[in-house]
Amino acid sequence: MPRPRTFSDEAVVDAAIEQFQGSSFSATSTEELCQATGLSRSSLYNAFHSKSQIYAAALTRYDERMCAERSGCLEHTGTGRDLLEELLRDSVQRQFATADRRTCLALAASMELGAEDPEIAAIARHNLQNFTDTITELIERGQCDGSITSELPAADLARMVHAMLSGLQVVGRVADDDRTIQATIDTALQLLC
Amino acid sequence: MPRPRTFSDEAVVDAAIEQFQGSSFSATSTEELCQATGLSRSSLYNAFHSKSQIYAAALTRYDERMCAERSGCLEHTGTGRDLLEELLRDSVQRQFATADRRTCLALAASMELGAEDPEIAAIARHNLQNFTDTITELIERGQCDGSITSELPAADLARMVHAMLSGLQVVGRVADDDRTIQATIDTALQLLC
DNA sequence: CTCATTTTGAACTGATCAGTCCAATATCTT
DNA sequence: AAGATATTGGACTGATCAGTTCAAAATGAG
Repeated sequence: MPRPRTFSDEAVVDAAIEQFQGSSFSATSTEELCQATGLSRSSLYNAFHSKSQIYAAALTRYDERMCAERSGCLEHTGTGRDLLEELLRDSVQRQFATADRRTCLALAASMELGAEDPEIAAIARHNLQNFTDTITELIERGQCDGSITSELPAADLARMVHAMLSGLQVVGRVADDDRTIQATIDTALQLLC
Repeated sequence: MPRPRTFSDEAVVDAAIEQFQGSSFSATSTEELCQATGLSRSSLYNAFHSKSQIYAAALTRYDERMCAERSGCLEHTGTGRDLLEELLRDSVQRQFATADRRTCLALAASMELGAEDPEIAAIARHNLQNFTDTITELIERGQCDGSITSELPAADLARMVHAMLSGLQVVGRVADDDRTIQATIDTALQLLC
């Protein structure tokens, strides 16, 4: 019966993800969120109730999208080692493809809000865990096909690889270029094989 | 001849470091900096000229302090492997000893400001590089005494260890406890030896 | 003691902050 | 066509923001 919305919630949240990947939660003003989403203040506050809830919605949707993308990459064919390498390179290239070296939103959220907002921390934790799980599956595959060492449990190796990749994103924020970062991936793969 | 200052610059910057480790640059107000340092607005702005310069001074001093501390830890006796393990455990324990899981200020600075402030990025980069160099020296020592593999160059291994440790600090922001983080250090050490 | 000099506290600035409010608008149902 | 209902834009709120101003206070040198 009522007047329908002129925007799709998903598109708005996607725009918010973009915005929050470009600048931190506290550095982003609600005015900037209005511009990024194309909504007016009242529409934005009608759909979400606060800046915090917009952020939570953005992080939640980011989590869903990334989890889907990662399970998709498990469908690819190839040795475990090669698929793992592809995953690592993609992560670095994605960061260096942006002019402002944007990182995974879950990483940024963990750093900025993880200590003070349990709800945000839970979503971020879920996303990091999913990333680690995906890496675990790739390493397991590599252990089966012989392309990755079986000397240590796949889950343990995966946690290490995930931590390294997360650290590389932080380093990538201030690195001159991606060469030493790519070299670090080389080193990790050599150790794992 | 003039009225002398009633505060020491070093103590003020140390207080600013504490403050910025507790909350981000953009989430910290100048009022909070006055409270943390015990200075009034005019004294603070007389000594430093802006919030950004206070942050730069804090990060610079943090960098100096950490570099000194790290070169100190090279004086210790023990195998390269054991000293490296001590360095890694100390880093994690330092984070988990704080109620709000504070991280290395250089990591926080890289994440929050690395993309937009070249001066901050340069200091942070210097600090991360110094950390990597320290790890390199420990690994070299381990390669000499046989406690760490010589299959790969020490500098390469060090970059990987440093990235992993940085990633563990991010994960530590949202982790339930430090057990899986300690386990990840175990895994890395097993791979390196 | 007194002058020159700097620090200091407190009040103040205009800008921006997150969030509210409401009348005007637009749509679906009947 | 008409009424019920939700959306929308824009003006508005008080709070807080970073930074300035200035007179009063405090000090060492002469």
